[in-house]
Order: sequence, then C-alpha cells, then structure tokens
Amino acid sequence: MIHLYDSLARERRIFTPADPARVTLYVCGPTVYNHAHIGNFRAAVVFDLLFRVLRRRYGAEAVIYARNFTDIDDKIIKAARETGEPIEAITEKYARIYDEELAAFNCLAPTLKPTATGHIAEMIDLADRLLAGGFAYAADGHVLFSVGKFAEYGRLSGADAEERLAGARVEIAPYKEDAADFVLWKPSKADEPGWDSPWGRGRPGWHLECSAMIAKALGTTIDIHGGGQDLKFPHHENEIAQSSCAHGGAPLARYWLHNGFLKMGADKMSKSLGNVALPRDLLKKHHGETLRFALLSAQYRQPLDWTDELIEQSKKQLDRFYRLLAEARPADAVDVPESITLALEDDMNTPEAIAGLHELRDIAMQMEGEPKRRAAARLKAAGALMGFFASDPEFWFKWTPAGEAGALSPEKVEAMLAERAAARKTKDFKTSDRIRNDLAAAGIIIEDGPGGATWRRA
RNA sequence: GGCCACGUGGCGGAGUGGUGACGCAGCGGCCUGCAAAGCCGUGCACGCCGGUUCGAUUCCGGCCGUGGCCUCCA
Repeated sequence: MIHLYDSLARERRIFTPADPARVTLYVCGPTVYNHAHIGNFRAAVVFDLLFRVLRRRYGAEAVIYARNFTDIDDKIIKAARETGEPIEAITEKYARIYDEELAAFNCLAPTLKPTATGHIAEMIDLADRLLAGGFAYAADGHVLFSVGKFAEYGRLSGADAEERLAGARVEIAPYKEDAADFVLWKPSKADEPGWDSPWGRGRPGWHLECSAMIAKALGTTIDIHGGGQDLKFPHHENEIAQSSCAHGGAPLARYWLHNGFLKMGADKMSKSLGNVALPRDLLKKHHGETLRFALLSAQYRQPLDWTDELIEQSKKQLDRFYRLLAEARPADAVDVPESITLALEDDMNTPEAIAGLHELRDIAMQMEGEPKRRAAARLKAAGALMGFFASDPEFWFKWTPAGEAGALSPEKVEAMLAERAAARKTKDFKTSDRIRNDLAAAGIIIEDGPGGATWRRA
C-alpha cells in the first residue's frame, strides 16, 4: 500500500490510482535557457524515484510519466537576444543537456516529454474555452483568467489572492480587472516570437502550457502532479484554476506532491540569489550516483543542506555497498525485500530505505558462498529500485572524474603495485610503504588481501 | 504584514506516548609487517517554558530561533 503526503489535502493519504492499468504522473520540468542547478535535479530525482516505485507496484507499462520542457518564455527570448542564437538552438541544446545529466544521475527517461511550443493549438483552445465559459476575458491583446470566478482559488497555497497581494508590492498591470488575475495569453511584439490567435499574434503565459500539456498527454484528471514547493503559488494554483474551469469542474490532479528545497548554508539555493551548484560542474568531480544518493539522503519534503560533507558521506556509504557487491558477485535478480518497499511506499522515506540497505549489507557480509551471493542479490535489487548500484563494482572503484586531468592511469597503478609486491616479497617494507604513500598522494588507496593487493580511487 | 514548514547526540538524518534508527566522524579492541577493508564494543540526543498523562523527544498551548512562499524559481 502506497502512502503519499498530499499537499492539497494537507495529509498523508493512501494512494489509489483512478485506473491501475494507467497511472498518470506529471512533473513540471525546466525552462530550457541555461544550465539546471542541483536544486532543480532534486525534483527530477525524487519523482524519478516515485516513478520507479509506481512501476514496481503497477507494472512498468502501466505508469505514464510526463515531464515537460518549457521552451517558450521571456527568459529564453532574452537569452536568444544576448547570445544571438536562434531560440530553437538554445532550447534544444539545454533540453538535451538536461536529459544527459539526469541520465548520469540514473534517472529513467519519462514516458513523455511534451514541449510548450508543441501545444500552442491546445493552449489557444484552452484559453478559448475559458473565455466561452466566462472564466476569462480579453483585454488589450491579452487574455486573462478571472480569479474571482473560481471559488477554490487559493486552496493549495493556503491564502486567498487578495491577502497575498496585500503583502506583496507588485505593480498591477492596467488591463487587469482584478489585481490577482493572471495572463493566459499575451501579445508579442514584432521582434518577439509569436503565434496567430483569435486575439492577435502572441504567445502563451507560463501557467497555461502545463494545463494544456497535461490534458493532451495524460487526460483531464491525472493521478499525481508533482513539483517543487515554490511552484505551489502561483503556478500550480493557476494550473488548477485553468484546468478545473475548462473541464467542467473536474479536478486537475488527485494527489499533489511537493518536494522541499536544497539549501546552501542558511539560504535556499536559487538562480536569483546566485548561490547555485550545477550538475555540470559537480559531475566533473563526482559520480552521478553519488550525487543521487546525496539528494535522497533526506526525505523529499524536508529541506536539505547541500555541502561537500554530504557528498563525501554519500560516496563512503556507496563504497560500502559496492565493496560487498564486488566480493560477492550477486546471484540472479530477486524481489526487493519488504523492508525497502515498505519504507519507499511510506511517502518515499528514503533515509529509512537507506538504513534498510545497510542492514541488508550487514547480513550479506557475514555470509559465505551461495547464501552470500543470494544476500548480495537482495541488496542489489533493493538498491536498483532506488536507482543505485547501476555501475559494475570494478568500474565503480576505478572510476575517474572527468575533471581529474592528472590522474594516474590504471596501467601505471598496476605497475607500481607489481613493484610493491616484489618489495613485500623480500620484506622490504620501506620501499613497499613508500610506494603506498606515493599512490595515496595520487588519490589511490590500496588494500592487501589474500589474493594480492587491490586498489581504488578515494 | 499574511500563509507554510522546521528546530533530534560532533555532523548528516529517520522515528516513536514507556529498551534499538541508520550513516559519517571519534575512541577502545580483533585482524594486518604496518595500513586499508572487515568485525566487535563504545557515546546521560531530542530548542525553551507550561499543560494533559502513571509516563512526553513524541499530544496541546505559549515563547524563542531558523528557513520558505506572497515577483521568475525544483
């Protein structure tokens, strides 16, 4: 039984899909105008985990996971102006990089990756419906949603629009009937990208695209809608209003999930504060799986402080697991132990699941022979459900970060090990220890075992 | 100002009305030529003040502190 914390109901609920043969999940993806930061990746990794948990429960074919690319937006237009590159070149480039980097984090590809520009007709249609239903109005080339027409507006974020606006100092556009109204469609100037519409040449507002893509890709009411906490207001609030009003009051999503933020020290990590760490840079120094482990080390709704120590601790824990997998050569795939599935199905309690992995490792470590191989297989299956242990153990320990230009080659290391073995044979420990120290200085740790010395990178 | 989270041992981080998280680091031991890895052992932890209770870190109230949203943002 899967339990999820539903942000709209504000409580833990048992998850039951409307149709177990077609479970639908939508997550707000990136606006592709520059590199994503590790905070953006937390959402992607968290919902990748949910995708995996749902697939295990309902079958891989039954779960439809859509994550969009916002590929038309004022920030993209600005980036195109600044770099002189065509908009499509920019959005394709950053969408590709985003996918590549997420793959390095062992994220599965979503079932669908809709784009905003691929859904212009649907958005116009949606705006049209809202106008026809009296939920929206056209003014000055714009189409605006009339927040007052939707009684439930504010339920997700916990405050009505008037209250929110009272404390914020926002300039109110003159064409708005009510300060809280938001844009569905806006006019484009001659030098801005635009599409023909009943209201003139223009482009969609940000919120409209998600509503249109969800309806097209997944259906009127989906099972789960996910995203970062900061998207609750206004983005998700507006999505709910648009979709619900355009679809005769049908709810947009049956469960709403929001992940917590990454912090850099005391502050939230964000582009506007400039305190961001980019996967692009992190991947030059750390394995993607290590970074994934770090992101999952706290429960997804909790804030998580992103530090070097966190990454180091994550690496050390993964090393412990891989060490066992390296020496025990796991047997064939087995079912995931219940200690892990129970933890993950309990609102994705990853810390408890990780504790379960440690327990599985401890058990396997004490065994020998075939029982050990089976115990290792259980650990491997458990980790695989969380997106861990995707590497060959040999490769894991010898993996060299791309950023380490001066790293010793495996051949060189082997040569030094042979030299050391010869010295040890004659009990020349002075030479043997010198070689070990030299290797340690180069980031190579060696271990003497019954079958000779093995090495790994720190 | 309005709304919403959170405050656990040196650090990260679960959880619970009444012994245990788990991990990292530390310390002691076993093993080792010495290490590393592994194993065993080890630490009066639950922001403050009240209340409920036989008993609260866990429930309730207040206070203090930290962070987030209210503007683009995972």
